[in-house]
Amino acid sequence: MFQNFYLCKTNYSTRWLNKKDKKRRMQEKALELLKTYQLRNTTIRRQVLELFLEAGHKALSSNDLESALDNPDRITLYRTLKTFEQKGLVHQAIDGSGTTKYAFCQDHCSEHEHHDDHAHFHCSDCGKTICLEGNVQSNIQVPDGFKIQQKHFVLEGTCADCSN
Amino acid sequence: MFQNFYLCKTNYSTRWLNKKDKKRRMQEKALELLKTYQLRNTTIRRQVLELFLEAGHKALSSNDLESALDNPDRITLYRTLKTFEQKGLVHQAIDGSGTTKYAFCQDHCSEHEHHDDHAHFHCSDCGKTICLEGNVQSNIQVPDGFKIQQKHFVLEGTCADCSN
DNA sequence: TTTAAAATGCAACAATGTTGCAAAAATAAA
DNA sequence: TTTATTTTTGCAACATTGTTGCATTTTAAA
Repeated sequence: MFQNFYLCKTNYSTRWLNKKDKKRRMQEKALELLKTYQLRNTTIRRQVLELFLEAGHKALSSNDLESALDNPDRITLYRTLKTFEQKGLVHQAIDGSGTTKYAFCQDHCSEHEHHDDHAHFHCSDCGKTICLEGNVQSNIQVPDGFKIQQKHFVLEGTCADCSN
Repeated sequence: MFQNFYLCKTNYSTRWLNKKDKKRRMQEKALELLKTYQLRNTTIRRQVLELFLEAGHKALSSNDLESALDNPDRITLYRTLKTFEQKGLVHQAIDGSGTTKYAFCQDHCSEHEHHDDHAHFHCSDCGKTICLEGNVQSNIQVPDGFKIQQKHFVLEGTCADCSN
């Protein structure tokens, strides 16, 4: 009984430490990124960037960020996202949901070489969108004179959480 | 001089007849489709369907239809589009533009077998979206438990009109 | 510390889309 | 044809998402 309690406590404590550690690493990385991308270090930028780093492959909408933060200015949020996108910190995740979502540009996107031909999964149940890895080939022909700049591949269905 | 005038007139006349003919065929087809899909024959449905038939591979937004028609009710338009989509007359053309667009389901979509794995081209200049033919292959992996229902492939760039 | 540039917060607005409900229209039945 | 039933329409009201202009504040550099 005591043993159990003790184990449990240790467990929590460890998890809590890991979480705190992770948080600090995210904060450091966020600061580093802002400097690298020559963006001024402001509260909202740091917070938004941390949320993207935590989210990993998950794409976030302006609304997602708004709920995660403590009463941020909606307009500033939109502008922050646009700025991040222009600088190449995040990319739009097209998912057909009607609302714009962004995800952090992972390793395969270097500062100078951008892979914007992303594949995204969109859950039609909960609305979640995540970035996928892999390649897409196609024999799609576009009419004469058309120029392709970017390709998006959207897989729609239900995620693991919603499938059960 | 007279000759020219005469030729010109004939030309116009022929074009006008062809156009009128085409229009009539569209109207007939629209009526036929409404019957086939067991939809009540109303003015706005006929008009919208004709516009989709005329548009061919081009995807239309609610706003496009609103400008093409003579002061239609905006809400009815939205509902018409939803109904058409549910019945399988049109499909959403995902293009990342933020506004929902629909295109008529062409021959490769039969009533009972729907190919929703569409490829669409979106012009980032004029905003035009068209349906493309062809196949897409991918080695994209989704995490365990995820179920795919539909695939969308979006090519973004500039169309012939905007490239010059 | 002072200064110049950049970012924020607010108001006001625009576009897109949805819901509830009474009136009108379309089909089916008598 | 007329009546009855079911759908569809049109309107008001509202929700969400996103943008622009401008005064104020903050950041970073001199």
